[in-house]
This record gives sequence, C-alpha cells and structure tokens, in this order.
Amino acid sequence: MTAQAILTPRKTPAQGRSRAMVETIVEAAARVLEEAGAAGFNTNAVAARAGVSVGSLYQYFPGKQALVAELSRRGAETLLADLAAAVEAAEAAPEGSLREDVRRLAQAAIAWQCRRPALERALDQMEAGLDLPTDARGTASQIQALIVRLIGRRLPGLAPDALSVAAADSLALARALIDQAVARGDAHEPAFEARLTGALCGYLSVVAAV
Amino acid sequence: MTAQAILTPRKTPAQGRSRAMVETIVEAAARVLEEAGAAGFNTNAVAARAGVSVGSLYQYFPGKQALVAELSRRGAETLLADLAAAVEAAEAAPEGSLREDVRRLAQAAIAWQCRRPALERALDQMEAGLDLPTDARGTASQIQALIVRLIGRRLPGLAPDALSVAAADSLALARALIDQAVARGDAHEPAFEARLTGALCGYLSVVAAV
Amino acid sequence: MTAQAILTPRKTPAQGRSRAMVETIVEAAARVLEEAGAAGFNTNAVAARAGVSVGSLYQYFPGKQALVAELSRRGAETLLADLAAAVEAAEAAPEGSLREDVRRLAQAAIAWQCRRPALERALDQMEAGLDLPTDARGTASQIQALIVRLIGRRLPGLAPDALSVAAADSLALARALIDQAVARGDAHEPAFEARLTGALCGYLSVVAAV
Amino acid sequence: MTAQAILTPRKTPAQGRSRAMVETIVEAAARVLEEAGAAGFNTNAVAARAGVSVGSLYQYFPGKQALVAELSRRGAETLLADLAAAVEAAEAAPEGSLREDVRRLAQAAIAWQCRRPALERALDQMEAGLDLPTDARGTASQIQALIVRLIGRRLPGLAPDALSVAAADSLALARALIDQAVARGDAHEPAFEARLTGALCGYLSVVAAV
DNA sequence: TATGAATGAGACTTCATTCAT
DNA sequence: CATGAATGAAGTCTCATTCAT
Repeated sequence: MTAQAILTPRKTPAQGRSRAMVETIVEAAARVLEEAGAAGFNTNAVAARAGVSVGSLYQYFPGKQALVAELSRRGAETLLADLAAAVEAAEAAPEGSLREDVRRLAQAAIAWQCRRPALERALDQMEAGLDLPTDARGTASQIQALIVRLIGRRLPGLAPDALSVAAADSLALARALIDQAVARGDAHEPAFEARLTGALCGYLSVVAAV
Repeated sequence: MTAQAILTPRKTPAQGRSRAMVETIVEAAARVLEEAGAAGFNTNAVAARAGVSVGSLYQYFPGKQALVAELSRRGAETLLADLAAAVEAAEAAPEGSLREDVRRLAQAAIAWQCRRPALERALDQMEAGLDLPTDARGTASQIQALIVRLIGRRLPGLAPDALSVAAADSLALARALIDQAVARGDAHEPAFEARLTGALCGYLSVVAAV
Repeated sequence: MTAQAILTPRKTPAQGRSRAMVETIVEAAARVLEEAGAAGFNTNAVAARAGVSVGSLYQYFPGKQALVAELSRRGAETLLADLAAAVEAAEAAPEGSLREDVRRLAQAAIAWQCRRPALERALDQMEAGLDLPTDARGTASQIQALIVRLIGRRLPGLAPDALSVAAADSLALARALIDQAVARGDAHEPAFEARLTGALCGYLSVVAAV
Repeated sequence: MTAQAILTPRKTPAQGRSRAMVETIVEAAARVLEEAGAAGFNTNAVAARAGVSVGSLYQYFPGKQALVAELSRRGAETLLADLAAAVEAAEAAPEGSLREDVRRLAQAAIAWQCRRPALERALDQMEAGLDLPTDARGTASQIQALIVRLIGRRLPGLAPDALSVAAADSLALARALIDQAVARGDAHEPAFEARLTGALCGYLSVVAAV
C-alpha cells in the first residue's frame, strides 16, 4: 500500500476560479494567524490580506471557525502525508526496532511543526477555543490510525484501545516538546530529535509492559 | 498581645471585607473560565458570576488580564507547593533512583492539573494570548528552579543551561500528557502515572547521555 | 492671486456613497455638538442622530476625536476662505488704511462665528481638551499666515515673529468678543463690528509702536 | 470707600474642623485641575489628592460641579479684590486719563490669571460645560459692577446698559489675550500689558464715540 | 458571484454618587 | 461625621455577519 492510497482522496473543486479564491483566502488566513496571532485573527483582516471582499470570504466559508477548521485540516493533511511516508518506510524495513520507527514518527512530527511553526502554534490556541467541526476530525483520526499502525507493529500484544490512547498521547507529547524546541530554536538539531525519540520510547516502553 | 500590636494602627479596618471580595471575584473568574472557556471569559460575566458589579471588579483588578494573571499565579503557587514537597521527599531519600524522583515530579504535576483541570486548560490558552505581567513569571521561574533541583541531583554532570531546558521540557511534556489523560478520565490511575514517568525518564535518559 | 489659489487644494472624496455617509455623520456631529454641548457629545449620540450605526461611524472616523478634528478643520476652512477673500480685497486696494483692512478681518471673523455660533463655541471647548491631530494644525497655520499677510502690509517694519504673535492674538481677541456678542445677539450689528475693529486697531497700534 | 467695604463679607464657616476640610478639598481640586486638566478632573482624584474620603467630599459639596463652582467663585473673588484695589487707586487719582484707568484694569486681570494660569484656563473649560449655579453669578456681577465703575468714570455720557456690555466685553477680551500670553510666556512683560491696554482702549474709544 | 458598506451586539473600562459600617 | 467599598449607567470601540447593489 502506498502513501497515496493511505491518504484520503481529495475532492477536486468545481471551478478553477473558485479554487483559486479558496486558496488565496486560506493562505491569507494562515498569514494573518502567523503574523497577528489568535487575537488579531478576524475575518476582515483575512479578507483584506487576501485582497478579497468579506462577502467573498463568506461565499466560501460559512464563518470564521470554518476558516480555522480548514487551516487545521490542511495542517493535519501535511502531517498525514509525512506520516504516511514514515509508515511506508517503516513497513519497508521489517527487521527494524521500535526505536527506529519512533524516530521516524518524531522526524515527521518535527518536520510538520517546523514548516510553519507560528501558524501551528496559533492554530492550537484557536482549536481549543472553537469546538472543531467534524471535518477536521476525519483527518485527525486518520493521523491517529497511522500512528497506531506505525507503533502497533512493534507492540504486538496490545489491545486496540490501548494503542489508540498511546497514539494520541504520543502525538500530544511530540507537539508539546516540539513547541518548546521551536520556541527555543533547536527543533532542527539532531539532539532534540533524540530527546523526543527518547521520551516517546520511554512512554511506549511502559505501555508495552502493561 | 504585645504593645506593638496594640499600638499599631489597623492597616485596613475593611481588609477582611476586601479580601473576601477578592476571593469571590477570583473564584468567579475561575468558574467562568471553567464553564465558558477562554472565549466566554469576560469581565461582565465574571462580575455577574461573583454577584458583584463590574465596578467592584475593577476596584480590585486593573483589568481582565490582571484577573487571568492572578488565576495563573494561584495555579502556579499550588504547583510550587506540591513540587516543594516532592523535592523535600526526594532529598530525604538520598539513595533513591532518578526514576523515583521523576515519579514524584509526575505525581505533583498530576495532582496539580487534576485539581481543576478545565481551569488549567483554559488558562493555558489565555496565557498564550495575553503576555503575562512579570508577576506570574516569578512563580514560573521558581517552579523551574525546583524541577532543576529535583532532577539535577540525579544528573550530576549536566550544564546548568541543559538542566533548565530539561526542566522546562519536562513540565511541558507532563502538562501535555496530563491534559490528554484528564480529557480521557484516567489521569488518576497508577498506569497513567507510570506512563508519564516513563516518558519523562526516556527524555531525561537521552539528556543525560549527551 | 485668487482666493482659490490661496486655499489648499481639496482632495476629492472617493465614492459618492461614502461621501454622503461622511457628510451625514459630520452634520450629525455638528448638530449634537450644537444641541448637547461638549458634555453630551459622544459617538453613540452622533451615530443615532445620523440615523446610522456606531460601526459605520467608526468606519469613517477612527474615533471621537477624529470627528472633532474634522469639524474643526471644516470650520477653519470656512474661515480660511473668508479670510482669503478679505486678503484679496485688501490687496486690491493698496491705498487703503490699516483700519480698513482690520475691518475686513473683523467682518470675516464675525461672518465665520455667526454661521454656526453654538458649534464653534462648543468646538473651542473640545479642542482645548483634546490635543488636535496635526491635520487641523495645518489649516490653523494657514489662517494665521493669512492674517499675517493682511495686517503685515500695513505694519512694514515688524519682525515676522512679532507679526505671528499679533496675528494669533488678533484672532483670539476677535473670537472672544464675537462669542460675547453672539451670546448677546448683537454680533450682526455694525456697532459691534466697529467695536471689534477698534479693539483690534488698538492692539495693533501698540504692536506697531514698539 | 475701601477695598474691604467693596468686597462681600465672608461667611465664617461654623466649625474650624470642617473649614479646614473644605480648604483641603478645594485646594486638592485646584491642584488636580491644574495637573490633570479638565479631562482628568474627577471626584475620586480630588478626594485622593486631599487625603480624604469621597464621602467627606460629598459631605461638603453636593457634587462635582459644586466643586467647580467653588473654585470659580474663589478665582472670581481674587479678581474682585484686585479690581477693588484698582478702582480705589483710580478714584484716588481724579485727574488721570482713561488709558491710565484701563491700564489698572489690565494689570489686575493679568495678575489674576498669572496667579494660577493652568487652573484658570482649565476652569474656563469646565465652566463652559457646566452651567454655573447662581452662587458664582453673584461674584461675577460684582466684578462687572467694579469694571463698570472703573471705566464709567471716564465715559460719562454712556447708558448703563452700554457700560455693562463694555465691561463684560473688556473682561472677555482681557482673558482671551492673557490666555494667549500665558501660553506664550510673556504675560508678565510690560509690552504685553501695553498691548492689552491698547486693545481695551481701542475697544472703549469706539464705545465712547457712539 | 463579487463587493464592501452597514449593522449592532457585546466587550472593556471609568467615574459620579450612594450607603452601610 | 468619616470612610471607602460598592454600584451601574454610560461611553468607547471591535468585529462577525448580512445584504443591497
């Protein structure tokens, strides 16, 4: 199974024109969130940044939180792609260790958060405030499923529920540490990758022992 | 009662009264934050919840963020107390292991977040948005110092800077995992404590190895 | 040189619709100031009087003081136009006397304050409280420059600084007397014009003598 | 007739204690007005400045505007005293000129405004906003009466009404010019006194000619 | 469909005044 | 009388959303 097949197939937007507009708006939203933070994120600012009228924004997004949801979904999809690649690599190396697979997970997570750190951080805040529409949940559960798949191979006797919990915790743990590292500026260093891997392995070793 | 006590003018006859008002307001703020989240947190709601006029709120707190800062400070102080106890216990048992000390740290953090989980979670959001006045920073650095002290005993060769980073990361890691656990409802279980301890030890083992 | 040339070129307001809205708001502001005085002047009242929402008001004016500044600017521009005409008339009659020129100044000032006496009076108060943005200063200095030009012709040996002071004082003097006259209701009478002219000439004769 | 006799006899406040409190409050009000301007003038600030509770302030003054009225009345009384002296001096020199008498008027007005220039200026603003209670009117009409008396001696044929108008205008004129001079900082200079005197004489010469 | 002017609920904060102690 | 905590109306400004053009 390839990374392609793992990813949810994308719906192709109807018109090229509207697709361009959606892209413009989403990118503007991302920029506003990065530059002005959660506090300065508002529909008027996004529309202005996009060089588009508020009316158009509302044509494509039912409201402010839909914008956040879309940003969220896109971020998740990026992560999903990276994870899919990680899973593929892991499954291509059957005799590797758990630590090696976990390292792949860590690398994917680091790469993801480093792409647009300010964006992901601000997004976290907004997501907590708004209850996410079901849309983003789908991608989120796919992410979790991939992590389950990645770590599940090396933790055979574990119940599916326990694996799910472990996957969710692993992601949360990774995000927290990467946020700190990004803030400090050492997220790219191998030493940080090692620390993150260590934490994940420490966590998983206890899970496995139960 | 000494002559001093008799002669000293009462600082404020109404101190008991205002102290009660402050408590009422702070508690109301906590409740609003717990129930309505960061989005629903506003001065009018807090005043209403406290059964007090907005004016009174502003008599005791210069503004909304002062309220958040106070809530933050109090939370941090609670953690500080727990951590202090943990450090004391750790230093009273010199031949213990790093894992035992880390478990104490985990317990303190769990106990802290479990006291008012929704509050601490919402507080996190608000803190990210508002830049906290220096007051809370003081307590925060005390917390970090305590963690440094706790884990530093078992990681002798480490540079102070590396220790500080490790302490900050440890706290962030713990918060993230505990948030997840609280949301799931198993934060109180020994198994969770073990997992958190495992994650922290995994992280620190890598730090120590460098 | 014509009065037109003397006046700063006006920027043409962009759209017909927004121009109408701006006019509506400004006129409402003027009316509120006239009717309720400085104390009753607030953004809600202005918006209500304009039959417009507060939001619209803030779309066109960044705040309360911008409204005051605009009112001020418009008043000053009216005076500017009258003064320009006075200067033109004076310069067209080279063998006239200082008294004749001063009379023109008095007439212009009287005409100005009589247009909307209550407005100008209330505006004075507000200007004193709020420090005016630089915009209105521009017009104010143009006014002063015109007065300098008007009276300077008949007071040749005077230093520029002294002339500036004389111009500012003349305007202040005129405003004060006209305020009184407006309150009494005789601002339109020739006798008042004569008294004002007399006061100005009395002032200037001393200035000239130095 | 002496200056004493011209002044309205003061009522002696009942208790020494309350008199002291009134003095404290009034002086605090003056200071607040001077330092914070009309915008920053509020009852709480005055009470705090006076080292007194708001309640006490309201014990002695029915409200904010009563405070302003008192400040106003006191300022007027000071002017009244100076004017009384000026009148006395004028009446002691029967063969003087109008210009000499007017100079005395100018001096008195200058001395008055220079005593606490910021206070008098801010007071002007407040008076315009609040309609003065009848209390201050009494002193004001006494002031006017004194000016009438001062200038009436040299303008024999004038109707009482015309004299009243001339007196009011003269005071307004003087205040306006002195305000300007105070702002510039040359109110104390003899040259300014001469200019003010010139303006007043110019005004009065026209009045007399009618 | 695109526009962007218009809306108005609601957030924050101030301050004149009252009243229980 | 003195106190000062408490009140709440009123004012300033923002921003998500709608709707006429």
